[in-house]
Amino acid sequence: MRDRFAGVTDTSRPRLLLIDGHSMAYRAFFALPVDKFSTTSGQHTNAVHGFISMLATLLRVEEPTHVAVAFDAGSTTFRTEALPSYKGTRDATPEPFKGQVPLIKEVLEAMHVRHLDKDNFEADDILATLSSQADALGMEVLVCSGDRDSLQFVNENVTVLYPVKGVSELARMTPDAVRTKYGVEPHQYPELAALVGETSDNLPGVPGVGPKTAAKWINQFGSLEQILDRAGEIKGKAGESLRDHLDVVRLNRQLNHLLTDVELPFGPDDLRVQPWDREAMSTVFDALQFRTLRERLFAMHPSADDDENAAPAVEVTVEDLAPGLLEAWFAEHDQRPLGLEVAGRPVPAGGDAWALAIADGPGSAVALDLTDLSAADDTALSDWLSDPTRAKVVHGGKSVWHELASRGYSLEGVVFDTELAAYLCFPDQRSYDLGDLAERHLHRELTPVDTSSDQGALDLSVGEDSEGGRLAVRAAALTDLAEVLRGELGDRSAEPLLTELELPLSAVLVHMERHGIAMDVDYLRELEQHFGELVTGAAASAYEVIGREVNLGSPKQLQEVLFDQLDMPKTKKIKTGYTTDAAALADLFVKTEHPFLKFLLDHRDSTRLRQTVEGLLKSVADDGRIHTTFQQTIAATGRLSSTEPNLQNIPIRTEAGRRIRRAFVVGDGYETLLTADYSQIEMRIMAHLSGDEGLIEAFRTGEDLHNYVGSRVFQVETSAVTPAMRSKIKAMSYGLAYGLSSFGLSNQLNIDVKEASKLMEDYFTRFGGVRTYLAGVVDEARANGYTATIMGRRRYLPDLTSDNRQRREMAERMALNAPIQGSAADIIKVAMLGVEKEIAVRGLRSRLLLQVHDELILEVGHGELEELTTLVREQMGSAADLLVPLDVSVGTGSSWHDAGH
DNA sequence: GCACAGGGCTC
DNA sequence: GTGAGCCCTGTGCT
Repeated sequence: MRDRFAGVTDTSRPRLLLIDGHSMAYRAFFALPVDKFSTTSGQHTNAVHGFISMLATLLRVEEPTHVAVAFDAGSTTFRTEALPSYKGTRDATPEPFKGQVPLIKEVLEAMHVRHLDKDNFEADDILATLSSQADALGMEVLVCSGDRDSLQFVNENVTVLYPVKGVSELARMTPDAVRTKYGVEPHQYPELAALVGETSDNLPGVPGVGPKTAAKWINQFGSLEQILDRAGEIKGKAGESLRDHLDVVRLNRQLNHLLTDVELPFGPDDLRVQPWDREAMSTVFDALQFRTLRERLFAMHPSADDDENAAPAVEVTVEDLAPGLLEAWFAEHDQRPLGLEVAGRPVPAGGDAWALAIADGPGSAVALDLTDLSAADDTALSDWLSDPTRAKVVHGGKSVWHELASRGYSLEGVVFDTELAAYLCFPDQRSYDLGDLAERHLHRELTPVDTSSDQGALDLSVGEDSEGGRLAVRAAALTDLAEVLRGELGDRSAEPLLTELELPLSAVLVHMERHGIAMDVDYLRELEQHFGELVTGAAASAYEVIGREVNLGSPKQLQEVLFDQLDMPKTKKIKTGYTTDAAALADLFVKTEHPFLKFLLDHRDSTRLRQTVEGLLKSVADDGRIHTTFQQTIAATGRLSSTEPNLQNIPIRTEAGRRIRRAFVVGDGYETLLTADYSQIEMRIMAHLSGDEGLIEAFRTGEDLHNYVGSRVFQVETSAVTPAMRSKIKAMSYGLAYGLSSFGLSNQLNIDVKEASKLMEDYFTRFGGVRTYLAGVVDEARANGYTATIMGRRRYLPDLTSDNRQRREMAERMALNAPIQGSAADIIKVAMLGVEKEIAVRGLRSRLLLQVHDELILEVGHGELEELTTLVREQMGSAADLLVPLDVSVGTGSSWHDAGH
């Protein structure tokens, strides 16, 4: 397949690649499965993916010096004016294809590839014009098009790349290839097509005349004109048919003639291949959720090698320090913040570090092998690291801390964290790799420049593979990157969020991760055994019912059992068939009462619980505790997340699940566990942000929120609010903060849409401020381009103005939710800082262990319970000044389960 | 070995 | 056709 691209290339001549955007995108659309390529928001991307992937291959294999993509402008052209039915069969553009062309254009713009269209003309005319101009300039031209009309301008300088299968396999249509395939010269192709017709353009030809006959006539008579003039000489049925369709042929020929004199804003010279705007590309690819493709493209062009705009190769001077001279180096460079980068394993309470680099910008850097450090240097390093007055810039300070801790170093004086700063500026990214940031914001590659033999400036082999050089280049980028990001933060008024919130919080998180939470391992093993038995039992019963053994964990096999073998009614459709999720199975059970479903659900539950227990057991460290990692830069709303293991999704809803919480226990040397959580913090924020008097009043009365709201909505006494009413109101209240529709509400509550609409209407009648607020949030976000939390944390939502309904509505729901979820995240972060600080001020041993979004879990030192309880209540309760009180409930116990409430 | 889909748990 | 996460298994691909 690659061979098809591997034509002979003349490296001295400029080579222009022209692409018919519409036809290739359309091909791509049909070549790739539409259901396999779409974003989580529902935008289809198969055509975009296929097109860009093809473009990438062409750029790599053909190495054009110039490139452009032409699109059809509108639905009318001079051709449709001449023949309204022209391309008439194409009007039914498939829905999932619509909207993908603008996305392709976005990517092209980011890649600095010119794209053009012109009213009244087709892409082919633009290509023909550019091609003939380029040919005249002596350029070699490659035209990539799925429209056979383009074959007419093939010559020894112009080759058409015609898709034979999908968009990855292209046939190289040289003059010889055209002759072989069609039996006519390239310039005669439109004459042949005029006779044969072109179904894709809805142009009928002469009935009974195919390509073979047409080619025979053209060769016999020399030209179409001659054929038409001498049509009378042609014998047989074909001749007769021709004579009946002379007008058709003339019109076809008129339509399939491509113009070579379209006026265009650019000439071939203006189409030089440009360096990419990697930042913009990343943004678009992030939005399209193209991970692999992005990597593939970026890997293709490891460096911007074009002369202008090229990333300047920054050489980092790595000083070859003799042992014992580190102190002196610090004395010379320690006046400004220094970049610090460490090589190691950033595992909480089990990390490692083997090398490190410190840099005063690119001018001077040192790289140190931590496994082989002189005593003097070790002291100098340790003093510098632990001195809060000596400023450091790091990338992901929490990891650095864990790494350094493994060698007994502490880290103080971090004044800037480039990862946290990038997160605050661009919270929707999934990762903030230092190399990517340097590339985007400094236009700098973080690969060590190999100056090899000459005095080996970078050849400082610390560890294998010149780790020292790599680290030094990264450390050297930190201070420069910090400057750029400081500016970005300033643009967003986000500096205080970094220095007063996230940066100090990262230190708190370090402590929490390092402490971990104690586990009752013996009890966990019992649970594992217990759940294991339940799994086996449920599986055996399920097999017995259906008379065979299947893998109950395989949705595919389950579908066979349910819908083929047992012939149950079909559930909601999913990509791979019909769903077998719990809601659907419960629904099926109501309908069929088939015992298999019961056992299957039991099996699911028990398997899940066993899995959770197994995962926890594997995560227990040598100290008998689990040290999760809190991700501080993942959730776009500002929340934390927890990984390895995730301790923020430990079961609580079912009794069986709650038993797992008993395994989280107070550690030796501590009195008890304490949990403190905000009650209804999101609704309180809703009340605050909306200023709705009714909702504010609800929180001030101290009445149960959902009962109170229910009594207003249903217009009954609070004592008359039934549990059913209360749960409807609860679902509704929380749904509102997520952008819930009446359809969604009806689904959730199993009521019809009409009733759901009525419920929403009644709700808004009583709490009109909420409706006004929610509508205002979206409007404001659309106008500003972002939402903001009470502390000014922004989330940018460009899709609010998208033409695509799915994307736009998704962005609207995000706009509704982000200020609420994000403000709650801000508040608990402030509370964590307050708790940590107050504990330190009072010299308590108690310590924070976990955060679960609106809940803190602490380990209480002996005799500190009372003081700590007060302290935690105070700090959490005063973390924000809202129009409603922040209510905190506290519980204690020797396990997480017992401390819960 | 990897990426994706389906499923399910939390707030 | 309600937001934000993490992680397991099965499956199909390379």
